[in-house]
Amino acid sequence: MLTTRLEEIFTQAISGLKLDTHGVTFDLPTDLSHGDFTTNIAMRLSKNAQMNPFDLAQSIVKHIPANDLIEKVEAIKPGFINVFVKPTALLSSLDLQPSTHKPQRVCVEYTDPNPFKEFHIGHLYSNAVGESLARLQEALGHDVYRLCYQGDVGLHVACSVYGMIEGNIPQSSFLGEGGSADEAETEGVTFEHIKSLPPTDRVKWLGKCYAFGATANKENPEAAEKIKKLNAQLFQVAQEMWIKADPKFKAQIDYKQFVKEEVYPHDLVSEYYVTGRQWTLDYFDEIYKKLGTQSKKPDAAGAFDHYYFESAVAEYGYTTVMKYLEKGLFEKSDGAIVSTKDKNGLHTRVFINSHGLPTYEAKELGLNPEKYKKYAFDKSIIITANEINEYFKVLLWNLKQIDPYVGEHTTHIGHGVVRLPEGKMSSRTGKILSGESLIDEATSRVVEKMNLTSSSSAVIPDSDPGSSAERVSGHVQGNKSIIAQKVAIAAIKYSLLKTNLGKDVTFSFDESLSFEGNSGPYLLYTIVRCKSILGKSKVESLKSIKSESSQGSAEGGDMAISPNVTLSPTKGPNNYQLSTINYQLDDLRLLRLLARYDSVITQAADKLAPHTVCTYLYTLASEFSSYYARINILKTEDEALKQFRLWLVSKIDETLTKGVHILGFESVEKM
RNA sequence: GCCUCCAUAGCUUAAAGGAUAGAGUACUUGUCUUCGGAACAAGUGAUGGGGGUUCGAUUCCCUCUGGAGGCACCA
Repeated sequence: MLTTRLEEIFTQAISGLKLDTHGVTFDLPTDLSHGDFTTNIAMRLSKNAQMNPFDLAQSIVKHIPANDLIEKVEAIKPGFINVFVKPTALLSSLDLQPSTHKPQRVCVEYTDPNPFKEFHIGHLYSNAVGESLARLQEALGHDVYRLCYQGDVGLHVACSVYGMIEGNIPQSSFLGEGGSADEAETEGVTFEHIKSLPPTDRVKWLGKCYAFGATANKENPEAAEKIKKLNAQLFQVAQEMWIKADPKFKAQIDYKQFVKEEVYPHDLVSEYYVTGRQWTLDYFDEIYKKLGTQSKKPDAAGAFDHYYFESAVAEYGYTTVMKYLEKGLFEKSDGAIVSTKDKNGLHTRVFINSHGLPTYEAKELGLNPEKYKKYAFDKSIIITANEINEYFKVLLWNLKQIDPYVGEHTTHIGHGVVRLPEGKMSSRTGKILSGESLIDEATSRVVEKMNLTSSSSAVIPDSDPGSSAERVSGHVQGNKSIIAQKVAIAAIKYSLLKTNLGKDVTFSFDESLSFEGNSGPYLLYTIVRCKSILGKSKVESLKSIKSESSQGSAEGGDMAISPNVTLSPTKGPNNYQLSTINYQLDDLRLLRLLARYDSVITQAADKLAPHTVCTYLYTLASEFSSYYARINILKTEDEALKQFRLWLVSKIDETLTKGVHILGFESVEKM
């Protein structure tokens, strides 16, 4: 990478001045007139060197050894050193791999929707963030495992199952006006009837059941008592489910002891639980497909490499807490087992509740060592909403005591909470926006937009008039909706990813589904435009265009950069050398921006900041659009320059496509 | 009451302690519409108040104001 080599050169210069060479770093100036790279090292060293920063910067510049990388170095006002890289070096760097890292095993846990509840935009956010972080790690060459952790036991599930049994939910309340108006209008519907409904509707019904149960739990003490008992029963039911599914599963806890009374018949509870659980899991899979969540591993369990369930990891967490209770890490308090007070000012948290059941905290203590057992990770990243940041501090503190390696190598990232303009979402009150309805709404808006523009342009190829027209247009219609969905996903994901993580997001359709300016569709549009230009220029010969030096380095392992970089050195009649091409500042500007890709990706991955990728891609697309408006590429008269420009277009296309993939969505050919 | 996070243009936001605080949107005005207008160009407009550290502060510290979240048996 360019920065690595620059660091070597500067380290040499600074050690020539007998100064500390630590911490020589380069930034990418926003303004290209400040160079390709800039460093503030002179200002940082000026105090120790007892020199004024500007003088020091000048001395460093004088001591820079001869090299074939740098075109120009400037010491500027307060003490910046700006580096302009030779165009030939920029060109060569485009073909280098971004990774200088040792490959690591990285676990990324994200999305984490709870069975029995709807998949809302908060989950969508977590999914977008997690997927892009996973792909960033993959871009660096790491071995990434996508994990999903789902709460299939606990009070929220008890509320849902209670609602399934007692709710008597009328069909109209969860299908709305769209539902078929049959006899089951106000009566409530039977479980058998629900089974016959499409998956989406079943999940809507489950959502209502949860709301019913949660309300009862809060407002009706009698119901709350029942739900509590049902909860204990459900732990037992879930355990039986695991034993049945996996003969090797070893039960750690005897849940029967907690079941004081079976409020509902065991078989009934079991059927409702197992069926409802599977419904939501199937439903989530459909959404992952739309979102493009997909593991790279051939032996993945599904969209994710592995799905962890609370009902399973609870067992390990429970035994861990019991073990460390004896060692004094936890203490008993009011019948519950808690993390001891006043540890580094952390909150007291309950790990085993007073009924003897493990809470989320204990389950998490089981989960993380399990991840390590399976994946032996170098790094484990967990993505959740930031409302549980405090809780994670307590959890990670305790995890470090119990399993120092796992604790130290686990990072929690809290992203912002997604709010609706009316306030916080709540699945209890039904005031939520489901991920699926958002995708559908976005898709229909894209279709609307496509219909507006397609009349005047060549978006949809003209179909042959005649008898087959209807069938052809039906086919186009099908294509169109696939494209529309891709564009919609791009709009949604980009709007969620383009800002810093951690801030709350107030969700507004109009702003998040914008197709103009700094948006996902703008990037896709730019890619489409590139492809269109390339398509018109007979791109075949371009594919072989490469710089001579990168070929040389691939074959000979020699990193030296030839001053005479050749474009398209071997094939075809086009044999151009960069040094002989009469390129202009506009062209060079694009080349310089393209050369930043590797630095941007590396930084984004290191800082776990996908939004920096958005910023870069938008700048690149925007610069290209501006260039496009100024220069007619295909009408370039100088043939060599024209080929160079087409090569630039293909690189823009390639870079944007790679970048968009890292953000978690796909480019399209036409839109 | 205690703890954590946040405050930048009308709105949404960017900026490892660095250069003239960078964008999008909205508004005003243009370009052009025969390489795809989901475009391009120009203009208006911002660091909540007060202290401090520093050669230099949107960034770090203190304080005030305003907002969000958390403070044990939900996650």
